[in-house]
Amino acid sequence: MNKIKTYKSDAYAAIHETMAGMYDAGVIDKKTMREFDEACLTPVHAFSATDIKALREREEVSQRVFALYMNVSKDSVSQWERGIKKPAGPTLKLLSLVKQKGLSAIT
Amino acid sequence: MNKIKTYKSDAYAAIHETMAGMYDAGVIDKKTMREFDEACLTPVHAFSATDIKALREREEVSQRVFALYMNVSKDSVSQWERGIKKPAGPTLKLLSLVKQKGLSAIT
DNA sequence: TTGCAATATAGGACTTGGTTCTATATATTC
DNA sequence: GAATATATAGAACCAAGTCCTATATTGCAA
Repeated sequence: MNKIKTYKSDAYAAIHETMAGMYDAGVIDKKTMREFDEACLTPVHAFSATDIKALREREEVSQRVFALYMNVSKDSVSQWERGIKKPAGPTLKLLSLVKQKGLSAIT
Repeated sequence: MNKIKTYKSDAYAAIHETMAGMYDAGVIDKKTMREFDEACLTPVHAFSATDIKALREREEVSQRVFALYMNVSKDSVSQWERGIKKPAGPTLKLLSLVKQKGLSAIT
Protein backbone atom coordinates (compact mmCIF):
# COMPACT_ATOMS: atom_id res chain seq x y z
CA MET A 1 0.00 0.00 0.00
CA ASN A 2 1.26 3.45 -0.84
CA LYS A 3 2.04 5.89 1.91
CA ILE A 4 1.09 9.48 1.26
CA LYS A 5 4.00 11.72 2.14
CA THR A 6 3.41 15.07 3.75
CA TYR A 7 5.89 17.92 3.53
CA LYS A 8 6.88 20.48 6.10
CA SER A 9 6.65 23.35 3.67
CA ASP A 10 5.98 24.25 0.08
CA ALA A 11 9.69 24.78 -0.39
CA TYR A 12 10.38 21.24 0.72
CA ALA A 13 7.79 19.93 -1.72
CA ALA A 14 9.24 22.03 -4.51
CA ILE A 15 12.74 20.72 -3.92
CA HIS A 16 11.41 17.21 -3.65
CA GLU A 17 9.77 17.57 -7.04
CA THR A 18 13.01 18.86 -8.52
CA MET A 19 14.97 15.97 -7.11
CA ALA A 20 12.29 13.52 -8.16
CA GLY A 21 12.64 14.86 -11.68
CA MET A 22 16.38 14.31 -11.52
CA TYR A 23 15.77 10.78 -10.33
CA ASP A 24 13.31 10.13 -13.14
CA ALA A 25 15.86 11.48 -15.60
CA GLY A 26 18.49 9.12 -14.26
CA VAL A 27 20.73 11.92 -13.03
CA ILE A 28 20.72 10.53 -9.50
CA ASP A 29 20.04 7.06 -8.15
CA LYS A 30 17.33 6.02 -5.72
CA LYS A 31 19.63 6.12 -2.72
CA THR A 32 20.67 9.69 -3.43
CA MET A 33 17.03 10.56 -3.99
CA ARG A 34 16.13 9.34 -0.53
CA GLU A 35 18.96 11.28 0.98
CA PHE A 36 17.92 14.55 -0.59
CA ASP A 37 14.30 13.88 0.13
CA GLU A 38 15.13 13.43 3.77
CA ALA A 39 17.63 16.21 4.24
CA CYS A 40 15.88 18.72 1.99
CA LEU A 41 19.15 20.32 0.99
CA THR A 42 19.90 22.53 -1.94
CA PRO A 43 22.28 20.75 -4.32
CA VAL A 44 25.91 21.87 -4.43
CA HIS A 45 26.91 22.52 -8.02
CA ALA A 46 30.43 22.58 -9.41
CA PHE A 47 32.47 25.75 -9.80
CA SER A 48 34.81 26.34 -12.71
CA ALA A 49 37.92 28.47 -12.42
CA THR A 50 36.19 31.44 -14.03
CA ASP A 51 33.11 30.89 -11.86
CA ILE A 52 35.21 31.30 -8.75
CA LYS A 53 37.00 34.37 -10.05
CA ALA A 54 33.70 35.94 -11.08
CA LEU A 55 32.19 35.15 -7.69
CA ARG A 56 35.10 36.70 -5.84
CA GLU A 57 35.03 39.81 -8.01
CA ARG A 58 31.28 40.07 -7.50
CA GLU A 59 31.99 40.28 -3.79
CA GLU A 60 34.75 42.79 -4.52
CA VAL A 61 37.45 41.30 -2.35
CA SER A 62 41.05 40.33 -3.03
CA GLN A 63 42.19 36.71 -3.21
CA ARG A 64 43.70 37.15 0.21
CA VAL A 65 40.50 38.40 1.85
CA PHE A 66 38.44 35.79 0.04
CA ALA A 67 40.82 33.18 1.41
CA LEU A 68 40.31 34.51 4.92
CA TYR A 69 36.55 34.07 4.59
CA MET A 70 36.94 30.53 3.28
CA ASN A 71 39.63 29.72 5.84
CA VAL A 72 42.11 28.59 3.21
CA SER A 73 45.46 30.00 2.07
CA LYS A 74 45.65 32.76 -0.52
CA ASP A 75 47.59 30.39 -2.76
CA SER A 76 44.64 28.01 -2.81
CA VAL A 77 42.31 30.72 -4.10
CA SER A 78 44.85 31.60 -6.79
CA GLN A 79 45.10 27.95 -7.79
CA TRP A 80 41.31 27.60 -7.94
CA GLU A 81 41.03 30.58 -10.27
CA ARG A 82 43.77 29.24 -12.55
CA GLY A 83 42.27 25.75 -12.66
CA ILE A 84 45.28 24.18 -10.98
CA LYS A 85 43.28 22.85 -8.04
CA LYS A 86 39.59 22.03 -8.09
CA PRO A 87 37.69 22.62 -4.85
CA ALA A 88 35.42 19.80 -3.66
CA GLY A 89 33.34 18.71 -0.70
CA PRO A 90 33.18 21.28 2.10
CA THR A 91 34.87 23.91 -0.08
CA LEU A 92 32.15 23.64 -2.74
CA LYS A 93 29.58 23.95 0.01
CA LEU A 94 31.13 27.23 1.16
CA LEU A 95 31.35 28.54 -2.40
CA SER A 96 27.68 27.66 -2.91
CA LEU A 97 26.72 29.53 0.23
CA VAL A 98 28.64 32.59 -0.94
CA LYS A 99 27.08 32.44 -4.39
CA GLN A 100 23.56 32.13 -2.99
CA LYS A 101 23.77 34.42 0.00
CA GLY A 102 26.91 36.50 -0.38
CA LEU A 103 30.08 36.62 1.69
CA SER A 104 28.16 37.88 4.73
CA ALA A 105 26.56 34.43 5.00
CA ILE A 106 29.84 32.89 6.08
CA THR A 107 31.06 35.61 8.37
CA MET B 1 46.94 30.62 7.29
CA ASN B 2 47.58 34.08 8.52
CA LYS B 3 46.34 34.92 11.96
CA ILE B 4 42.82 36.29 12.00
CA LYS B 5 42.04 39.31 14.10
CA THR B 6 38.95 38.99 16.20
CA TYR B 7 35.74 40.93 16.58
CA LYS B 8 32.36 39.73 17.78
CA SER B 9 30.69 37.91 14.92
CA ASP B 10 27.12 38.84 15.82
CA ALA B 11 27.92 42.52 15.59
CA TYR B 12 29.56 42.02 12.24
CA ALA B 13 26.51 41.30 10.11
CA ALA B 14 24.75 44.57 10.86
CA ILE B 15 27.91 46.63 10.68
CA HIS B 16 28.91 44.95 7.45
CA GLU B 17 25.67 46.09 5.84
CA THR B 18 26.33 49.64 6.97
CA MET B 19 29.89 49.55 5.68
CA ALA B 20 28.78 47.98 2.40
CA GLY B 21 26.25 50.75 2.01
CA MET B 22 28.93 53.36 2.65
CA TYR B 23 31.09 51.70 0.03
CA ASP B 24 28.24 51.68 -2.47
CA ALA B 25 27.60 55.35 -1.74
CA GLY B 26 31.28 56.15 -2.30
CA VAL B 27 31.81 57.31 1.27
CA ILE B 28 34.63 54.80 1.73
CA ASP B 29 36.90 53.23 -0.84
CA LYS B 30 37.46 49.60 -1.67
CA LYS B 31 40.68 49.46 0.28
CA THR B 32 38.95 50.53 3.48
CA MET B 33 36.21 48.00 2.87
CA ARG B 34 38.76 45.23 2.41
CA GLU B 35 40.56 46.16 5.59
CA PHE B 36 37.29 46.21 7.45
CA ASP B 37 36.40 42.76 6.17
CA GLU B 38 39.75 41.41 7.19
CA ALA B 39 39.53 42.89 10.67
CA CYS B 40 36.03 41.61 11.40
CA LEU B 41 36.27 37.96 10.53
CA THR B 42 35.61 35.65 13.42
CA PRO B 43 38.34 33.17 14.28
CA VAL B 44 37.86 29.53 13.35
CA HIS B 45 38.65 27.44 16.39
CA ALA B 46 39.57 23.77 16.41
CA PHE B 47 37.04 20.99 16.96
CA SER B 48 37.87 17.84 18.90
CA ALA B 49 36.25 14.52 18.12
CA THR B 50 33.82 14.88 21.01
CA ASP B 51 33.11 18.49 20.03
CA ILE B 52 31.94 17.36 16.63
CA LYS B 53 29.84 14.52 18.00
CA ALA B 54 28.24 16.86 20.54
CA LEU B 55 27.56 19.43 17.85
CA ARG B 56 25.90 16.88 15.59
CA GLU B 57 23.78 15.52 18.43
CA ARG B 58 22.80 19.05 19.38
CA GLU B 59 21.41 19.42 15.88
CA GLU B 60 19.74 16.02 16.24
CA VAL B 61 20.78 14.52 12.93
CA SER B 62 22.46 11.26 11.98
CA GLN B 63 26.03 11.12 10.72
CA ARG B 64 24.66 10.58 7.24
CA VAL B 65 22.44 13.67 7.26
CA PHE B 66 25.15 15.77 8.91
CA ALA B 67 27.47 14.67 6.13
CA LEU B 68 24.94 15.81 3.54
CA TYR B 69 24.84 19.28 5.06
CA MET B 70 28.64 19.48 5.12
CA ASN B 71 28.86 17.98 1.64
CA VAL B 72 31.23 15.23 2.77
CA SER B 73 30.84 11.45 2.96
CA LYS B 74 29.29 9.79 5.98
CA ASP B 75 32.57 7.98 6.53
CA SER B 76 34.30 11.31 7.02
CA VAL B 77 31.90 12.33 9.78
CA SER B 78 32.42 8.98 11.48
CA GLN B 79 36.18 9.43 11.27
CA TRP B 80 35.98 12.95 12.68
CA GLU B 81 34.01 11.74 15.69
CA ARG B 82 36.46 8.90 16.34
CA GLY B 83 39.50 11.14 15.97
CA ILE B 84 40.80 9.26 12.95
CA LYS B 85 40.68 12.30 10.66
CA LYS B 86 40.91 15.91 11.80
CA PRO B 87 38.94 18.48 9.80
CA ALA B 88 40.80 21.63 8.73
CA GLY B 89 40.45 24.69 6.54
CA PRO B 90 37.05 25.02 4.85
CA THR B 91 35.66 22.12 6.91
CA LEU B 92 36.45 23.92 10.17
CA LYS B 93 34.79 27.01 8.76
CA LEU B 94 31.59 25.07 8.11
CA LEU B 95 31.69 23.48 11.56
CA SER B 96 32.14 26.94 13.09
CA LEU B 97 29.14 28.24 11.17
CA VAL B 98 27.01 25.34 12.39
CA LYS B 99 28.15 25.82 15.97
CA GLN B 100 27.41 29.54 15.89
CA LYS B 101 24.23 29.60 13.81
CA GLY B 102 22.93 26.03 13.62
CA LEU B 103 22.55 23.70 10.68
CA SER B 104 19.99 25.97 9.06
CA ALA B 105 22.78 28.46 8.39
CA ILE B 106 24.32 26.16 5.81
CA THR B 107 21.15 24.86 4.18
C1' DT C 1 10.05 -15.68 14.66
C1' DT C 2 12.22 -13.99 10.23
C1' DG C 3 13.72 -10.38 7.29
C1' DC C 4 15.07 -5.77 6.10
C1' DA C 5 16.65 -1.09 6.60
C1' DA C 6 19.12 2.42 9.13
C1' DT C 7 22.81 3.56 12.16
C1' DA C 8 27.50 3.40 13.55
C1' DT C 9 32.21 1.36 14.18
C1' DA C 10 36.43 -0.41 12.08
C1' DG C 11 40.25 -0.63 8.85
C1' DG C 12 42.70 -0.63 4.38
C1' DA C 13 44.10 1.64 0.02
C1' DC C 14 43.92 5.39 -2.99
C1' DT C 15 43.49 10.24 -4.87
C1' DT C 16 44.07 14.89 -4.66
C1' DG C 17 43.11 19.25 -2.29
C1' DG C 18 45.40 22.44 0.62
C1' DT C 19 49.77 24.06 2.34
C1' DT C 20 54.26 25.96 2.05
C1' DC C 21 58.05 27.59 -0.25
C1' DT C 22 60.32 30.49 -3.80
C1' DA C 23 60.48 33.46 -7.83
C1' DT C 24 58.52 36.84 -10.97
C1' DA C 25 55.68 40.96 -12.42
C1' DT C 26 52.89 45.07 -11.92
C1' DA C 27 50.86 48.76 -10.01
C1' DT C 28 50.62 51.95 -6.26
C1' DT C 29 52.25 54.68 -2.33
C1' DC C 30 55.71 56.83 0.62
C1' DG D 1 64.20 54.99 -5.57
C1' DA D 2 62.16 51.81 -1.80
C1' DA D 3 58.36 49.45 0.04
C1' DT D 4 53.81 47.44 -0.15
C1' DA D 5 49.80 44.87 -2.10
C1' DT D 6 48.17 42.06 -5.63
C1' DA D 7 48.47 38.11 -8.56
C1' DT D 8 50.78 34.44 -11.41
C1' DA D 9 53.76 30.37 -11.59
C1' DG D 10 55.67 25.92 -10.27
C1' DA D 11 57.38 22.34 -7.18
C1' DA D 12 57.18 19.28 -3.06
C1' DC D 13 54.87 17.47 0.86
C1' DC D 14 51.09 15.83 3.92
C1' DA D 15 46.87 14.38 5.24
C1' DA D 16 41.93 15.00 4.51
C1' DG D 17 38.36 12.97 2.15
C1' DT D 18 36.75 9.03 -0.65
C1' DC D 19 35.65 4.43 -1.47
C1' DC D 20 35.41 -0.20 -0.30
C1' DT D 21 34.36 -4.09 2.74
C1' DA D 22 33.02 -6.24 7.09
C1' DT D 23 30.74 -6.30 11.59
C1' DA D 24 27.14 -5.19 15.16
C1' DT D 25 23.11 -3.13 16.89
C1' DT D 26 18.52 -1.31 16.83
C1' DG D 27 13.80 -0.83 15.28
C1' DC D 28 10.15 -2.07 12.42
C1' DA D 29 7.23 -4.70 9.48
C1' DA D 30 5.55 -9.02 7.38
